[in-house]
Amino acid sequence: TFSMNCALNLLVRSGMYDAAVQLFREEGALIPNEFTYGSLIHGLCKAGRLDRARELLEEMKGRGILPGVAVHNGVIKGLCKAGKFGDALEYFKTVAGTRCMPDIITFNILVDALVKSGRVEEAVAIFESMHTSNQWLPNVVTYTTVINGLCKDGKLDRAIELLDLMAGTGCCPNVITYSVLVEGLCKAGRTDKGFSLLREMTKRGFQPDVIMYNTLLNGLCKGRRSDEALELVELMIQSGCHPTVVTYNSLMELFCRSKQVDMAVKLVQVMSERGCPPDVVNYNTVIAGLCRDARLDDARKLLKQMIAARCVPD
RNA sequence: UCAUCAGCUUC
Repeated sequence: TFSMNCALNLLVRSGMYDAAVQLFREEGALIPNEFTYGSLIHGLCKAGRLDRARELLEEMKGRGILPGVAVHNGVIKGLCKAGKFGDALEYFKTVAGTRCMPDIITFNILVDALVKSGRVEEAVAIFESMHTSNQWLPNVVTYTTVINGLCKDGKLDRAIELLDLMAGTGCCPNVITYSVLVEGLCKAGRTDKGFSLLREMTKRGFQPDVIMYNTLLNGLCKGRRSDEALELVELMIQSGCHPTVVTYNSLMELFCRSKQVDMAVKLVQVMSERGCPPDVVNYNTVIAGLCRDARLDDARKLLKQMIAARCVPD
């Protein structure tokens, strides 16, 4: 059963949800447990197959396996992702009525769902009410989620305040917290303030990761600050972070927008040579750049190249 | 020892 669960997790993690369910169905000899169903329900929810997830939920109950809070959280997350926040709340209430108590993750999922649907003040309200409870004190994920919401809502100063407030709660910001805030600053055109946050973070002993670098790089690229952008890429490589498709895409966007589309075209080749094959977004960026410059033949050429490289256009 | 929560790029 343990091995089957591991296999199912692998399939689910690589997006092969149908294969996971199939493997489960064909395996009659092993007794599924709560983890087995948990993985499958999680996978189905991620794939948007909520109906099938509900069926499995009933099936596990029918076999006498009680779904724990992790399984319920998976369902709630799935409902939220499908935009059915009302259903998620209702489900949440029915769960709360049983012996199975919601946990901090349940609340984090709901707060994030509110943020993602633009209902930031409601998210903040839940977040504040969590402070007055003893069992669901906000953790670093909660703080990061709310900071993200405030940034997306254009309330940067409140976001920064919240970061400062964390220090006093014994709940330390991590690299994700910082990069959320750095992204907010960059998007608001305050990339330099983003860099000072990076320094603050480094001082506190955290190493920036690829996403942090990509976030700052994108800020520089959007501001057409080519020299600093290229310097930053140097720095990230020196500190052991390998550029990703996202890194290259920010650079491509920069080149496309600063009359150097040929450089962007060249990057398609460069990145492959460096062991990072371009994805559909990279091709889209450069094709769009060529089209903007009315170089339709080159765009067509690149599209062909993309298909030859087995990258599916969207 | 296995399942559930937050961050980056084009449109």
